[in-house]
Amino acid sequence: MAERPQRESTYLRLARELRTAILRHDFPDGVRLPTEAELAERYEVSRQTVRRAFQDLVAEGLVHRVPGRGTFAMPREEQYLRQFGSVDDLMGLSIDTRMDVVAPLHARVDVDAAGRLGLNTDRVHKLSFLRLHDDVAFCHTSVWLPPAVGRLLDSVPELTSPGSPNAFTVIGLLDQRLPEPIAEAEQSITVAGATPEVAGHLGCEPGRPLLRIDRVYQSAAGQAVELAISHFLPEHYSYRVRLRRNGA
Amino acid sequence: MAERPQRESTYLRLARELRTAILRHDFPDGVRLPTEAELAERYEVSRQTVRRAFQDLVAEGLVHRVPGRGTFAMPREEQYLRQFGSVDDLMGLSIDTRMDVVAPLHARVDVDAAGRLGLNTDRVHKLSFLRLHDDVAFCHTSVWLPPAVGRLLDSVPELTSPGSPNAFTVIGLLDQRLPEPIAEAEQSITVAGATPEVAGHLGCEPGRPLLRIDRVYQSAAGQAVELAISHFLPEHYSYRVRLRRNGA
DNA sequence: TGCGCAGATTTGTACGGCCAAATGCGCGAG
DNA sequence: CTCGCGCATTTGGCCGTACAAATCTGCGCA
Repeated sequence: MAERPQRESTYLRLARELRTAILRHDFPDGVRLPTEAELAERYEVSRQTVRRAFQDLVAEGLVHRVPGRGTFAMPREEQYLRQFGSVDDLMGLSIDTRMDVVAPLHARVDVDAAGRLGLNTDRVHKLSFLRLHDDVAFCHTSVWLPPAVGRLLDSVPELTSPGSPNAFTVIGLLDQRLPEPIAEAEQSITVAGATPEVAGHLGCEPGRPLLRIDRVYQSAAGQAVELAISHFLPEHYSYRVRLRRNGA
Repeated sequence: MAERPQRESTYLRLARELRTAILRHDFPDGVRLPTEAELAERYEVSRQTVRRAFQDLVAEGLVHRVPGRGTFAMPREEQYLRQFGSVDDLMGLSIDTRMDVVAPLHARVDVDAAGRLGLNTDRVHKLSFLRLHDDVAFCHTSVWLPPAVGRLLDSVPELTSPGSPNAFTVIGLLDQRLPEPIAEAEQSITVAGATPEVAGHLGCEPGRPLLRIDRVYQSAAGQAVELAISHFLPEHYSYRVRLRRNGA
């Protein structure tokens, strides 16, 4: 039933290795990355394969290429773009935040969340946590999972009891444990008043307007695997993205 | 001084023609686009060139490819993604909106706007308009331009007097008239209270929380050419994006 | 010294070919 | 009639080559 991931193609592997090197900050500002020819020889692949990998990294906004000069990592502060999981992942990477579980993983009945996940039951698993920066809470997130997905996280002690470190994200854990990788997310951004629960955790009055980001993550098969609703204090966070021109 | 665009590469031309055909809705839901082989023969190019064009369209979220089956246009409601100018352009395409100029193009002194445009003067050109759906205003937008850019729009009667049709967008006009095309935009989304001016146009109380989207458009040379600040009534609009997975 | 041109380096575009993987269809066996 | 195998179609991946365009370096000449 659960298909293992078949062999990763060469250019995806190359892109992955370069990506981690860049995120590890192996190539500081003015430093040129290895040239296409160098990488082709080192990895024993054709130059076209190297180019294909770089195409992805350019599309992700991680590198910047100049004809005649070379390839350069984008400066740290310009990397917040087009990345999958920008709210969850990039914030953890670029800003010093902590994540505290305030409502551990538990089963419950929630017709609305179940509907948005496309389930035919009304039972879901739920989990809430806070993000803090300098010990100030600025984001409250609740996550709903289909029961089958929630059970994959039962064995993670940090999610089933309050107070956890920041070493991982829910979506990162799911990506490892699901039979299929997570392929897409649909996101909507709007304004919403703080519910009493959220207000209590963020330390603001109920009804206080917050930036609300909803996300539904989907597997490659189109199955919804996670619904996440985050509320941000707008003084402490704004959603930023860089858009690039495609064609004419 | 003003360089004309040199020859457009083959794959960009192919991508552009396919893009307009898709946006013209030439390929309804289940209809397959021409295959790589067909396009290669029809345009007398190699199959790799066709593939390169499709890569861009996939990255833009306009098409969807399935091994063994073919290439299909994304359904209309899924096309709101990754597109440059999603706020301005896509809204006009997908929803039936009207645009009314409420403050025609005029010169003024604005240190803050000039600073965000990276100018060394404090003089800018400004313009404001409303977006309406079923005669209900739901978005107020103010646009600031460097003086040299603003002068390019002096000759557009619809922008220099109140009450205009919806046939174009500011960014579309600039793209035609600037010596260089617009290459990038940086966008930030947050929550802001309605100023008295905005509240008056949107018919709400001042201080009412709104969804605020700021955009700075930049030319290929890195010059900022437009600053746009939009305020939306959150009941009538939410910002939606679809994020796709790049690599692992 | 200072200027400019020739060549080397590096990325961009385009071609051709080859095989793999996924899908859909039809035909034949049972 | 139904199931399943095999073939045709279509996209995915990879290679090798060739030339163009942009940038940088260094040499030679005035």
